[in-house]
Amino acid sequence: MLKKNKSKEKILQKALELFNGKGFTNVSIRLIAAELNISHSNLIYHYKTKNDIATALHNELLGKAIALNKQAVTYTDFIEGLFESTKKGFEILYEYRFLMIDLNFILKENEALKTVFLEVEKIRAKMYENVVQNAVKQGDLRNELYPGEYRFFIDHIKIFSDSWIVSSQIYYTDLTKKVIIDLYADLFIKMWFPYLTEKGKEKFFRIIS
Amino acid sequence: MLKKNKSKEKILQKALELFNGKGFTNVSIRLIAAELNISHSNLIYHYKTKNDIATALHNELLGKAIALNKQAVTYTDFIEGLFESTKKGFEILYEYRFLMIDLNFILKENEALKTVFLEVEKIRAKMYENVVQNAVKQGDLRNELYPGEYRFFIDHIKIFSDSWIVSSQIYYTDLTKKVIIDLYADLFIKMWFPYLTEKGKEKFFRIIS
DNA sequence: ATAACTTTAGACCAAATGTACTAAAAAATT
DNA sequence: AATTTTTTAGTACATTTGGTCTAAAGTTAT
Repeated sequence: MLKKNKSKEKILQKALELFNGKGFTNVSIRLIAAELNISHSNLIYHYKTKNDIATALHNELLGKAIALNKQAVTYTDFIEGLFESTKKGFEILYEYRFLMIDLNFILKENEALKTVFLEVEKIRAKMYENVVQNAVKQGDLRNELYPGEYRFFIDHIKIFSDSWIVSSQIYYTDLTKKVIIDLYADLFIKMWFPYLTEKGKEKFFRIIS
Repeated sequence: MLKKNKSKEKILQKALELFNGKGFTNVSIRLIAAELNISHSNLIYHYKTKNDIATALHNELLGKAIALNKQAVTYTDFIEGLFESTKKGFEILYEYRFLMIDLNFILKENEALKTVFLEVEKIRAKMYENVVQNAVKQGDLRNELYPGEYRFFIDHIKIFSDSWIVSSQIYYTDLTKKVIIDLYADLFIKMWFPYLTEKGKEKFFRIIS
């Protein structure tokens, strides 16, 4: 018999693997148990429902995202920080991609997780606002050309952040993890380009090449 | 007993209503039949599987989208055309929103529909390429600032087009159809702004106000 | 009106799933 | 060593779902 924590960890690990591979809706408690060679009633003992597993995995993701954020503050240069933290953030998200792929479905029947998710979104938006403000001050991003321009831009990038994984699942089923992340991180960064100042654009081209 | 075509139409109509309201995965053949007060075996007689219904509804959507496209060609002014056709396009898509909300899931188990979908995507990309080229020629969009800039921009707007409905489902469950469409059509149009020339921006502000 | 067809309902089956209950095995505590 | 708590497997049940088969009812064509 495994120790309590080891069991729970193993369950989460296998569930994550199956959710990512087969989609959240196509994985039953019984399947996860079978893959672990334990009885399904045993699994239920640890996690009452599939939603509890999803919530636990979301907490894992959250922990990693927060850790990354703390680290990201240390970047002094905006453009450099954008490149680095985008890629790392995308990697973490991809590890838990089932959450984004089946986001709608999961949130619909998991009110608690939905509340957390919306809270995180607010924080994320605030964070982007700060990044933009600082970049404008530092002269890497230009000023707004009409009121609220950056508010709309942040909406754009939030939508992109929420959906690039789904997009990759539809259009690039056969590509490897690394290629997909590089592709979409690159695409994400290029959303910022038209808002850069001349100085910002110079830096941008220097890093690209 | 209803005439053949009437029956099929009624089934599609009710299925669309249920798919949009409860999500594709949460609606069974039996539920659709029950809501229509017919036996499920009768429904199966008309449509063998749920996927067949999804395919039929996708065909409906496709028909309407093609009709809109033909109409859209008549706009002489780029900015005006952008505003008009975006809104109309978004309205059509919203009518069949379950297709976008559960896109991943549906395409995963409907190979035929996936093929069609990817074909349509290619056409859509070509269409956007033409729109951009013409707008550049007419002096409403600026030239590329680096090679492939508009290719990436088209990727951006494709991702947005595929995912704004999912986004609306998560963030704005309580808003009405009209408000949601206005909100996201506006957001979509604002993605184009930074690529406009001075002349284009002037037109943009004139229409906005 | 009769025959051929289309459409419909009902009964039945098998598989999958969530859930509850019980008892045994293992681990921890005293 | 004995007791208590935690973990585990097994069984059984109800529900949902997709699917098949059959026979009846309705429609159309001859």
